[in-house]
Amino acid sequence: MHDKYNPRDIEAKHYERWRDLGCFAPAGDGTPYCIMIPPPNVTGTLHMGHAFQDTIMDALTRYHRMRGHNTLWQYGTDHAGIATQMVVERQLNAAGKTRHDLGRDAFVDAVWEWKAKSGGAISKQLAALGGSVDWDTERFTMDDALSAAVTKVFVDLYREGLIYRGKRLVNWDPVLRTALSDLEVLSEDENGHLWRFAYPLTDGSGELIVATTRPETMLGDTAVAVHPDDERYRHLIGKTVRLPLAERAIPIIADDYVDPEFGTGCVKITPAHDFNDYEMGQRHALPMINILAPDATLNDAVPAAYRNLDRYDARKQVVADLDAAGLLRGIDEHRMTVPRGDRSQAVVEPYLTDQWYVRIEPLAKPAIAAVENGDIRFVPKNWSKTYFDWMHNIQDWCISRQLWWGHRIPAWYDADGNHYVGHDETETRAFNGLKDDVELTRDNDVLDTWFSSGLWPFSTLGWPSETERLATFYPTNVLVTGFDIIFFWVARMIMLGLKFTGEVPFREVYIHGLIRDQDGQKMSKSKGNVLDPLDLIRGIDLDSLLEKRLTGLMQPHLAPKIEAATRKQFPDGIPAYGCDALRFTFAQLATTGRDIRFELGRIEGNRNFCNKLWNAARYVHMATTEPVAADPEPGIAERWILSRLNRTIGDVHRHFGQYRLDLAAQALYDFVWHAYCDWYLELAKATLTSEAMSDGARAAAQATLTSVLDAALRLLHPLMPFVTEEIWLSFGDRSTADETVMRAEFPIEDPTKIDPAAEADMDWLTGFTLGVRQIRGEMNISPGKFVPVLLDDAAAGDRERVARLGPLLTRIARLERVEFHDDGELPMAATALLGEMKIRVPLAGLIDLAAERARLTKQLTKTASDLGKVRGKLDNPNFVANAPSDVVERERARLATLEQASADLDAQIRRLD
RNA sequence: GGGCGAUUAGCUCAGGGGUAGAGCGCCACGUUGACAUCGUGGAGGUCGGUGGUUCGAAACCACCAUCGCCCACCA
Repeated sequence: MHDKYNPRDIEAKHYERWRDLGCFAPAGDGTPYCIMIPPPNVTGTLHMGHAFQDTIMDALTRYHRMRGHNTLWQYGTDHAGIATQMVVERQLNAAGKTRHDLGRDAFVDAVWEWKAKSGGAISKQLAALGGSVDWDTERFTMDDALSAAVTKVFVDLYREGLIYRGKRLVNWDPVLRTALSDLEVLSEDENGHLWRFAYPLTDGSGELIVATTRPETMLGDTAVAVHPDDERYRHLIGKTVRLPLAERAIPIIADDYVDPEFGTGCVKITPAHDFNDYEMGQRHALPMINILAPDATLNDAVPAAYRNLDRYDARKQVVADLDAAGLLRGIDEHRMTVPRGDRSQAVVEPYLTDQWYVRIEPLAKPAIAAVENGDIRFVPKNWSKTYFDWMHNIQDWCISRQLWWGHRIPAWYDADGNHYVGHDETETRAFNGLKDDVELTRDNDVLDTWFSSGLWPFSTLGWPSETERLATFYPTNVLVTGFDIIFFWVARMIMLGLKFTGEVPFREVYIHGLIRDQDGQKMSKSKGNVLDPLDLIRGIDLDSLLEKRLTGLMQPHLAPKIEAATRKQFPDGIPAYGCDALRFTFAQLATTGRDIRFELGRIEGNRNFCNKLWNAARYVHMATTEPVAADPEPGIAERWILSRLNRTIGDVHRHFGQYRLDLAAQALYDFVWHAYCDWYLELAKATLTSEAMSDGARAAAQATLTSVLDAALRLLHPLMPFVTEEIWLSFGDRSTADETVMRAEFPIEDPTKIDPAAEADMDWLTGFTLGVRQIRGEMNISPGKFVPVLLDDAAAGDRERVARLGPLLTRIARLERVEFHDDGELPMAATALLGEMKIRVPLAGLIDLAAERARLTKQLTKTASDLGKVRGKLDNPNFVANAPSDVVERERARLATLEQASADLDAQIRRLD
């Protein structure tokens, strides 16, 4: 082994080998364990959020695989309808073309080509992350089999009356020219205006003043509404006003929806372009006048002067014309929520079109029940509240999209516009009794991407065929995802899973936080704060990093700022931290229900942790090259480290079971660094090199060094697959081709190895050592120098331990000799307390009296403070009467200890005078 | 307008009714036969505020403040 841990040297080779060995495929007859990957967009790349999520899934997968479970991490990608279509359209636009120039078939071919070209990027990234997905069963949402599942679900739902076609107001994206579901619309507060216009009464008796944020829609008004109890307007209800510009008469109606306090108390009603007005229009049977074309220009339903104007140009024109007509009565600044499409960022229009909908309530009910009754458990559980809130208010789901890339809706129309649904045209004709001479044309629309992702947990396993994979792995165990797609995806999988398989798609939903930058900002290209997981793994020089961050900016004027910030944070680029350090960092940060600030200090510390493990292994190699042939006689150190190991094993299992990878990582870090390396390795050195030790003790130390390291490697493997494999293979006779730590058994806690006696001995030994070290540190005694100690007030137990643990103690504490002081004059010495015993390091002539006094005084101050608190408690009769007796006993014992320590410290300080 | 979460060391975060923790950073010392990507010692916090419950609150409850997120039809 090289003397430095270098992740670049070791990571690539193991992944290929694992793949060749078939380690990623399900195997064995153990309990099935299955995780479905949330399918990334097929033409995308993995960002930090993916890397984080994949680390969690891979750790869980490797953990269960090592426990002997028949484990499948199902991989695949999503066709990502709008997102992918937009990417390819942008490429066409850059070449001066549009998708309409190509036509539908050629465009879809172009998307497939793009998929073929770029679709492998994610696989490579996932491999670099060590993701142990089953590559052999990779799926894509537009695979033939998955598409067939989509069609079947659509047809079945339709024939059951759960899918219908209807003309309704939908969210219309005028840039993408497609309908969107409610979820794809994001509302943001923006500055706007509130205009007031006068609508004259047709009988000439006056006017009504309406307030609106969207003047252009007045051309589609079909009523003015007031509150039925509004004294100002009650007498006008039923009369009509003349709609200016359009020059139509429209009624004044009364509706509770109107808030008399807002604006003027008069609302113009445009049923075809506002969701509230739409409902009011239905209540009052108002006409609906659609005034927009699909691109949000005004159509022929408006007077000629406004036709073909963009909605915002029309707005200006309407305001100007009303002003010219003397009907503009005021403009106020107004803060309002503006709906925008989540992909295009275009302002979305409520728009009257024919679309396909899923009748959702019959599906939602069992999906709510499944979480209520515990068939599905959210982790952390408070997310179930978010789920319930949405599910209880859920609206019918608009599933048709006016796109070309996606699953085409299996519906056909005859010449009269009647629609027929079926698996294909032939089946549709047969099912509906349509003769061959009836001409059918297929629906042009495709399905919402989430319709097919909603089937992912079972369509990937072969459904609707009753495959063995489906029987084995469905329902899956856990879904690992972010809260941002609980509605988009999690809820739909639950609804569709229950509907079509009769079972929940997964038992648990583990919701993790969002990865943000070190300042808590969302990572985004425009902020210039994006970190690429691969750059953290392999490193990147400053110039390359700058190039990545600065090219292709949507807002080039931000470039100087981004460049300055990047140069400041990464003056030398980013070093290669390695995959294992990155993964361990993700694990450490994987606390539940909280966003994560990604900190480079952490990953550097964890790279150092890998190095620590690496060097510990190097020592173990060195220390075991010449095996001592003797029956092992484990000493205190051996019993102690095994005790600590088995406690750690128990902790790790518990933490994995509760998805607390942060605690698992912490427990392992602490064990490896602060137990195994800091103490056991040093004690083992003492055992192996001390003349006083038997061959049996040496043999036990060698065996324990190896076995504990071996266990630690297996425990760490799910979090740090590469370095653990590299080290693991370097031990023993693991030259055979199919050895891998991936298939080694995950350690199981052995309660018989928990050894309180050894732990107590080690507490004494470490306490002794720390006392001596503190004196060294404070007295500036070289760490390497062996010092004599004089023990005062040693109890029988102390004497026994000195005798028994002496060889370890003198080495670990670097003691020249240990003597007991029974009576007579004490030399000048620095003192540490261990229980009642005083450990004195004689410092004849060398002692810095002031320093020693300061040191002891500090301890005394602390002791006195603690003593005060303990006395306060015990002097409180209520405490003694009400607190549990073991607590009272503990406090009494502590009181005694502190009093003793206080007296001893006081005496020591006085001795210095 | 509803709902959720956060507030603990300089920074990033664990913890949890009875001695306040980690990593990084900081200070001092140090080439102890794995590791300077290291070792040893040290400094640093009345756990956001107020009130309540309790023998005991940093932890539980209520309210408040600040920050963040989600949902919602006020023109």
